Amino acid sequence: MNKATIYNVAYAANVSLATVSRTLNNPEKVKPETRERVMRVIKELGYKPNAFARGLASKRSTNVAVIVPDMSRSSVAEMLNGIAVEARKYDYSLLIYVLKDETKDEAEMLKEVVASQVDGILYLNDEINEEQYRTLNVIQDEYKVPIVLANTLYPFDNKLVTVCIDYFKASHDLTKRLLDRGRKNIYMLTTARKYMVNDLKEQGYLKAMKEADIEPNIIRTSGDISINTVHFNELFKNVGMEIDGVIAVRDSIAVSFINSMIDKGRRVPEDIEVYGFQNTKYASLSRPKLSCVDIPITDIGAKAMGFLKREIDGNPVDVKFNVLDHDIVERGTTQR
Amino acid sequence: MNKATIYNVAYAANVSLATVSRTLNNPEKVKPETRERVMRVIKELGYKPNAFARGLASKRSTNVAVIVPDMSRSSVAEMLNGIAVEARKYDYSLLIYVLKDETKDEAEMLKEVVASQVDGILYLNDEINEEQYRTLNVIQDEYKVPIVLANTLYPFDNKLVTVCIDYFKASHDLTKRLLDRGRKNIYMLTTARKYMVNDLKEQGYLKAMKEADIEPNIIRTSGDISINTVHFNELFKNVGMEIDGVIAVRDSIAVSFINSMIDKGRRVPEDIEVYGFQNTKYASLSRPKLSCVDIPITDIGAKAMGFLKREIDGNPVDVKFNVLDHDIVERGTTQR
DNA sequence: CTGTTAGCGCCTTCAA
DNA sequence: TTGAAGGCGCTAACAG
Repeated sequence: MNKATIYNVAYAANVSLATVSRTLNNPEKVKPETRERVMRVIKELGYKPNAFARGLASKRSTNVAVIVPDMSRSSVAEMLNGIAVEARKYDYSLLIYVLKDETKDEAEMLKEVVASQVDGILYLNDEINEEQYRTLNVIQDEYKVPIVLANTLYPFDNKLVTVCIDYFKASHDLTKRLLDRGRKNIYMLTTARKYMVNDLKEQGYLKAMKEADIEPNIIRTSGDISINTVHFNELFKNVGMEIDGVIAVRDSIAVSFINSMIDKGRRVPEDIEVYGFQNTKYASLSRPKLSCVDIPITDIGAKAMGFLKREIDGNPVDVKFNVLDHDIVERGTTQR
Repeated sequence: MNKATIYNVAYAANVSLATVSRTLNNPEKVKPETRERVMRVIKELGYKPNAFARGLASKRSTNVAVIVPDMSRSSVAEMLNGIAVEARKYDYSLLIYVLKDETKDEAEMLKEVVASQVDGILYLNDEINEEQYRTLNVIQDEYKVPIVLANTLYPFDNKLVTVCIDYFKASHDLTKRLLDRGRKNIYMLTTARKYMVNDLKEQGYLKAMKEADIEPNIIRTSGDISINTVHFNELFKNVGMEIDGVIAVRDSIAVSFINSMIDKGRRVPEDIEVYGFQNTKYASLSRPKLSCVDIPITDIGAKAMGFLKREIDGNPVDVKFNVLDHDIVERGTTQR
């Protein structure tokens, strides 16, 4: 049983409970000999401080909340790996909240998160809109709990610490590469729901197309393979012969599109060049292998957690807006 | 600020703090009028009970720990979606512990998990061995915290509630299907590290091969695409012409293998038939589409969480060992 | 049905 | 360097 309390330790070590508490939280304030004796007893009794009591007394939990849109998104999973590794360095635990199918309104949910006494919040939801952003700001100010955005952003303001890449530039660059290789009928495949992050990808695409004075084409579809495959087949039944370049906002959408085209007898990359976004396993497992933007997603997670830790420690990061570098990897779905 | 405490509410509603506590935890014990008045004040003040204080006083946290091997495994992510949905029904929060790259020994880690005052533990680590299983048992008995295994199992004992499918049978069936279609050189591709779950898949395969009196071949490789692709290319440089059937313990390994074979000019499914395990997105996105065992992974997660909740409520499930049904989906990598 | 009163286990001044 | 004592905010008997 974990019945060992601080009193048991104190008694067994022949000190007061205050000394036990100190050896755990402020070891430098305890005489080395006493400290060692206490530590030995702690080991012997297998004593672990009760997190509730500690939290209640100290107002700190060493828990951070991680708010995610959907676990099964590859980007989310990879980010969580990065977050977990970094969190462990600080002995922080992760409390996960999945927004998918969430019914309550988000402000209410965030208040509950705060009531659960987390020291900080990592917000990974890329579907952030203005209202949500404002809510996050209110929560941060009102409850004094730091919030960090990871792989998402609100581009019109920068009060919240943010870690992301330059989605606009990435998309703009991809489009320019296709244009430079003479592609004319370049489509962007994006999600039906408008995300902030995907909006930026759209804008990068639109700008490049405008600069080249070519008519843009944006197709909104589902992230679900069974849905978007049907959609692609239907959409490109007629115009299929014209399309010669594609930028998809997610790897999985790109791969789904490629499969659909190949099934219709089009050649990739000869007839159609395709770029994806993220560099997930889908990109390596597709045939041809997918060319795409390589987003340092694990790093984004780790960095976000690192920043959050600093904010929690009252050691705020100076630059709120942190843009990490990305690469573009050319593989089999594009021509060099 | 979340300065609103139970005292503030009590004062504003002109009742004692006990009544406030009751309207929140045992509403039926409060007169409807009083209850409504208190509830109104709670709303007005935006009062949320402090989780620490509540936990300290009640010994319950409504937190469960979820121990996972690696976030980026598709099965883990999908299971977490199921777990999250179910957990929300009970207003439970999820504390995630990622084992990947974990340095501490697991017993120590589990004790910390328990010290963090979780009400129960969901163990999703399929790499469970006898020692770990014993540790889990000790933890469950010693600290009286229920533990449920999801998509993993320890087949030699059944003291822990377990939710899984019949991996042995699934693998045995796959092998028999290949044998029935006249395949002779059937290989099993499994992970380099021995997992309990994958062991069962191996055994199902071995049994079917033995029944057919054909020499089995087990190849152990990495789950990492960049590693196993090289491995496949090397391995089947010579024997490639003989192999005519494959069962892979994970979809991603199957897809990686298929790509490798196709690159070498072999035809799938004509020359080689391939089965995977899980039915992830990889299976639908590969070309040909992957035939595989369809594991109801989200259900496994939800069911495991449901069972855990029952155990926590002192309403133990009668059958410890719960085997869910699975399907086998035949798609493009096998012949009907 | 409601109020009073002990704690829950720990941290943190304040004294010594 | 150490000990004593007062909470942290809430729940759960026990009275009334």
